Amino acid sequence: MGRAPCCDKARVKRGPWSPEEDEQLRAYVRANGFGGNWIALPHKAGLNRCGKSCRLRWLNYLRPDIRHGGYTEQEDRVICSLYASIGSRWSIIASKLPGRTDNDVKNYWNTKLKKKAMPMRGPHYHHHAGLGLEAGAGAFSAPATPSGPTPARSWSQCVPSTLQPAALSPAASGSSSIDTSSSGGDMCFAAAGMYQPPHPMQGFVHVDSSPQTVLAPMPLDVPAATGIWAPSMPAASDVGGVALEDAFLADLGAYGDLLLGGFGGQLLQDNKAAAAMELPGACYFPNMAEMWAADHAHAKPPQGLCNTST
DNA sequence: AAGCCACACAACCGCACACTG
DNA sequence: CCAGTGTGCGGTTGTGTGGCT
Repeated sequence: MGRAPCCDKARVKRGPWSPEEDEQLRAYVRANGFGGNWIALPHKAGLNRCGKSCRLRWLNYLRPDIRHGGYTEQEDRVICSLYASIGSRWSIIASKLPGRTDNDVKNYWNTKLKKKAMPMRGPHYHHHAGLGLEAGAGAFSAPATPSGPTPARSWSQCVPSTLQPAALSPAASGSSSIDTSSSGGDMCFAAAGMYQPPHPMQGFVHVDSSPQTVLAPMPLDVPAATGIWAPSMPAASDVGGVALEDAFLADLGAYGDLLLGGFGGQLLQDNKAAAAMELPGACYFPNMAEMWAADHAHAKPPQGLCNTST
C-alpha cells in the first residue's frame, strides 16, 4: 500500500513561481512562520501549491539570508574538498557555506565545478591536481600510469582495514544523526569520540598504482588540524559577509590545497603540499568522512557524526 | 534570421528517516 | 511496537537563455 501523496498533483499549480506567489509565501512566512507544517501552509497562505514546493521555494530562494551566484574561490575550495571527502552530501556541504543552499551548491557543482575538476585526471594527475573524482560519490580514480588506462577503484581498496568502516562503524559510535535542518547548522564530523587518526596525516593514504597495493599511511609533516574531522569547527555566523569560518578555511588551506593542489593551478601553495603532490602514483584520503561516504553513498551518515550548532 | 545545441538554474520526484499518536 | 504522516535529502528533469552555425 504506498503512502498517500502529499498533495493532489492534479489540482496544485506546478512549475515556476510567479512574483506574486513569492510575495504571498514570503508575507505569510514572515507573519506566521511556517507553523511546523509545510503541508498545511499553502492552504493557510492561500497558495495553490504543494507544501513541498512551498518549502523548497522558501528554503532555496525566499529566505532572507540566501545568496545566489558569485561563488568565491574559497567557496569553490570548500565545495571541492568536501565533495572529495564526503561525496554528494549537499546539505552538509551547504551547511559549511553560509547563505548557500544544498540545491544551489549541487547545481553549481554539476554545472561548473565538476567540469573544472574532472579534466584534471590523467597521466599527470598528481601534478595537475585533479580531485581524482570519478562518477559516484566517494569514488575516485587512481592515478593513471602513462601507459595504461585509469582504473577506478573504491577507497576500500586503498585504505588500511583499520581505517575502514568496520573500525569506523556507525553502530560503534552510538546515537544521533546528522541534523542539517537548521539554518547555519554547523556539521561537525567530530569524530572526536569516534575516530582519531593515530597520526595527523594518518588519513592520507599512499596508494601505489597497482590496484592491489596498499602502502602504509604516510605521515607527512603538516599541521594536525584537519578540516573535516576537526571537532572544534566554529559555527558559521556571519551570513551576509565573507562568512566562511576562518578555522575551517585554514584547515582547507593545509589539506584542501593538498587535495586540490593543482586546482586551477593556483592552490598549490606550500612546499609540503607540493612535495606530497610529487609522490608518484599517490592518491590521498583526507579523512575518515570520505572513507565512510565512499562506501555509504546511499546511506545516511554514521551515527555519532554530529551537528554542533543551534 | 532560424535552427540547433549546450549550459545554467529552478523545480520536481521518490525515498528514507524522524516524529507522533 | 507499529502505522501514519511530515520533513529532509539527493537525483533527475524541465525550461529558459545565450552562443554558434
